[in-house]
Amino acid sequence: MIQPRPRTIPEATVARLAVYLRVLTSFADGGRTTVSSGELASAAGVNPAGLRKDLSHLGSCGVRGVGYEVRALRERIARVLGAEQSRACVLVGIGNLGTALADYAGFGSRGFEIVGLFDAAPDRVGRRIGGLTVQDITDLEATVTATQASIGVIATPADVAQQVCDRLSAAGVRSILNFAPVTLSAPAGVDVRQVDLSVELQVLAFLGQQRTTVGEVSA
Amino acid sequence: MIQPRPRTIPEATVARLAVYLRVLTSFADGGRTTVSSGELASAAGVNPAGLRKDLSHLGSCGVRGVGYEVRALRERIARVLGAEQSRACVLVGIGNLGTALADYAGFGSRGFEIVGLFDAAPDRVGRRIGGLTVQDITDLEATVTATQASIGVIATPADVAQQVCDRLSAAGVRSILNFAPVTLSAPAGVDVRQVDLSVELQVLAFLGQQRTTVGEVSA
DNA sequence: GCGACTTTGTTCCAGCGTTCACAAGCGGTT
DNA sequence: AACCGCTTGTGAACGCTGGAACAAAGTCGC
Repeated sequence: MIQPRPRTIPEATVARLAVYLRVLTSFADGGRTTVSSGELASAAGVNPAGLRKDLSHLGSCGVRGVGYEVRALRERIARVLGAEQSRACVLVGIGNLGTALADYAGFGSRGFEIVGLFDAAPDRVGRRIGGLTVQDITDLEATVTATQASIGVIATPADVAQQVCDRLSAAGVRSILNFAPVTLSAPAGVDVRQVDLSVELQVLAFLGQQRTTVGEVSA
Repeated sequence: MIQPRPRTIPEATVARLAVYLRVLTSFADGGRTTVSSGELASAAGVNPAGLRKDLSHLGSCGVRGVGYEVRALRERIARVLGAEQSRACVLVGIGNLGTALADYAGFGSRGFEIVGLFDAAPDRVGRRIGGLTVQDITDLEATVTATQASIGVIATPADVAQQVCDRLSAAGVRSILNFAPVTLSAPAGVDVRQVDLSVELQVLAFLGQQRTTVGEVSA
């Protein structure tokens, strides 16, 4: 078996590819048929040379002197990212954040299908959100098994996130996206990705503060 | 004027410092008084040597042979990150995500005070969330000016995010955290930080897919 | 009081990511 | 058909980040 798309793609590149995919979709909707690396880089907020290097990881796709064909490039990125095949996701914790995620239309168009919503609070169970009914957390394992869900999203309070992580891992989920402000530990073979809103805000504030301080010193 | 904490702290270190701050607070609440770099690193999910290097950026604070004093270290990190002084933030777009952010208790304890909630939908204006009343978006500039808000958070739909970004920038906001799935352009002097939920999910899915594929090839 | 152990702080090194700069290639034009 | 301008793709240098090993320093035990 040959391996036409070999080696590994750097993680930083993967993150940018997802951004390019979004921008390309927007260009396609706008009727554009071709786009140059400079335009695309500008729209994505990155360096043109870096963008070309990112795209080089998935083989030559552009035409010299012209640029990239919008639809073809979009499809190729989607294929590499695996966005063409649907992935089953379960979402645990249907508070405000969980509801926002469940309602987020961007998932479906990118190959993610939410197949289960779970919460422990009785008054949330039974609610319908985005076409799905919130189930009790006790049904978690059964649904994961039945749907072969490979991705779990945790949007619970911090104090139960580890417990949910353990149950998802045991049920066969291989990838977990965690929004709770705790560092999770998962068994080997399970990827955990952390998104901490207050960390983002603190980094932003620090950069602003640093800029201000430097400005004062130099003034 | 001397500058006892000179140079610059790498951005990656700043992000981890925010995590350490959270872990230290949790340790302090648990009654711990001292902690070693190994324990702290384990709780934060990082390498012990890296943690020590991070902490070295803010000057010696530990005691050799013993470890770090929890409360003192927490305060020092908080001071470096600027979490001791309160920062005024405005939040635009009070949908599910915006509501989640407004309700998020973690902000207040980290030095962020939300001073304004804004939305364009009439049925959302007037609602009370987390002690604040949602205002009409037309009041944005007046509130930013009156409160000297330096941070803006955008949780609006994608199609109005750039417009909100422009208004925030013009009103004097220096740092913007954007949750809308678009790449914003802001004038020089304004920092924009992007958090894209679907990008995170796509990176996670790709890593899982790559792992699976590699496993199949090697099998 | 002294030695040994523990833990920090620092230095070195390797790998990765990013940027710049240039050769290669394609389309349009004459 | 040949030339020219434009854009891609790639090679190399630079800076940064992450990890490991080592020296300094402080505490505990005797």
